[in-house]
Amino acid sequence: MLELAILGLLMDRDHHGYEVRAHLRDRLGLGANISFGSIYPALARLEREGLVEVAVTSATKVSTLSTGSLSGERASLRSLRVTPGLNRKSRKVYQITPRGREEFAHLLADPATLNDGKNFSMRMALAKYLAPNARVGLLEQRRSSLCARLGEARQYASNDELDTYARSVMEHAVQGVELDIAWIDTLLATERSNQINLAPEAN
Amino acid sequence: MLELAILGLLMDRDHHGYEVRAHLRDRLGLGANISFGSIYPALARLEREGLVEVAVTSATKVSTLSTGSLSGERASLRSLRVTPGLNRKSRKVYQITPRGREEFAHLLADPATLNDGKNFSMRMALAKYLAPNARVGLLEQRRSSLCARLGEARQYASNDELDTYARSVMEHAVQGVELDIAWIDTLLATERSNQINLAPEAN
DNA sequence: GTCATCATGTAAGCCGTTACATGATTGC
DNA sequence: GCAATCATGTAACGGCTTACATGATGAC
Repeated sequence: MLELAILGLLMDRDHHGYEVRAHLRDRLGLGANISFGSIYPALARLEREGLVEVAVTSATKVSTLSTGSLSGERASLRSLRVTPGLNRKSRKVYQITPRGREEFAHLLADPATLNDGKNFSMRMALAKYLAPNARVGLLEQRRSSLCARLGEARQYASNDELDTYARSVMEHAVQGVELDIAWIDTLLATERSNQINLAPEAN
Repeated sequence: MLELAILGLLMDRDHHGYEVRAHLRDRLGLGANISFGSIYPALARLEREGLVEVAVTSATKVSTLSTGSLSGERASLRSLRVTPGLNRKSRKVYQITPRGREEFAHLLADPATLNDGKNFSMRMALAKYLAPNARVGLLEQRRSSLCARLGEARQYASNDELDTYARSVMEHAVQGVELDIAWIDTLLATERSNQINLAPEAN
């Protein structure tokens, strides 16, 4: 899962490890910070598998050209969150390889093991890389598993042996699932209206 | 966390391991089934620590009395979910010890490491064992951490580099946190109205 | 020159899972 | 008797965390 998320970030542009953490948090659904103790080994694995590689950054190139085009260096740093010129040399900037792009596409579309909410949120945050029909498939699968979950949750909530607090917890769980389903439904509606716009009547 | 949940179940009545799993799912907030590979070792640990012990069940007692009071045996089995007389002998029924009750009270009230939603839900499902002020404290602590989380989530959702899908994920996360806060607020309101009822004006 | 922050990495441990192995009880 | 379920356990592994160790860079 971490690997998929990292590949997803690298689809957009190159990142170094320290930066990956912040983006996993605020661009993909992952709530809290993933620790570096997970991120660096994951990057090392991905590199060993040939899915990512250490990029020769334009910043590095420029610095070897001594006082060469300063505007070029600025441009390469503009996309980084940190202030220009900060810690350039000690960074290892990773870029995704063609094989990495293939593997990413495969992993993202793979319907296996996408059970929990965290995993789904992360996939959805990367959904722009999915074909429209794969996106609808992902949403429908999620919807059906949420509906099953809703049935269970309602059953648990209706257990009359529960005290006030336990019942409230169960009822809140039901509400949470209902909110999730409503969200999925708005996303599905958007997908379908887009499909209609792209493929108007064929008669 | 598992230990706390199991102790919480045993506060109510004795359970055997196989049965614990279903109750963790449908009486406490734990969504999916916890595997037996976690439950049995946890019970063994609790027994080693003297917090639970294997109960001499009334069913066992009665069966040694050969054809003794059948109504007594029925009564002891009535509380079990399974049909009467099923697999009685191969069960190991656990009961909580006095030290286990102490430890449970201590763990449940302990404000340390109650960060995530799962943990909080489980504690809340056991809140009937908390003193009213401890309950309010737990709720307020949860509320404040959710408010912090809400601020972060809103910030992430307002990042204008996000595409449609990623933004939708972030906005849905905000809605989820808002729902959680609303829930906490209803619980807090209930707690306060109860306190007023129990301690009306002191003049 | 020193401190905060940025940056990378390793090792140990936690807490859960899956897979495996075994056996009792009961319905048919 | 045989299959389904109930019931208990162990072993290996997974994925993440915390704690630790190290060093570069830039602000002051």
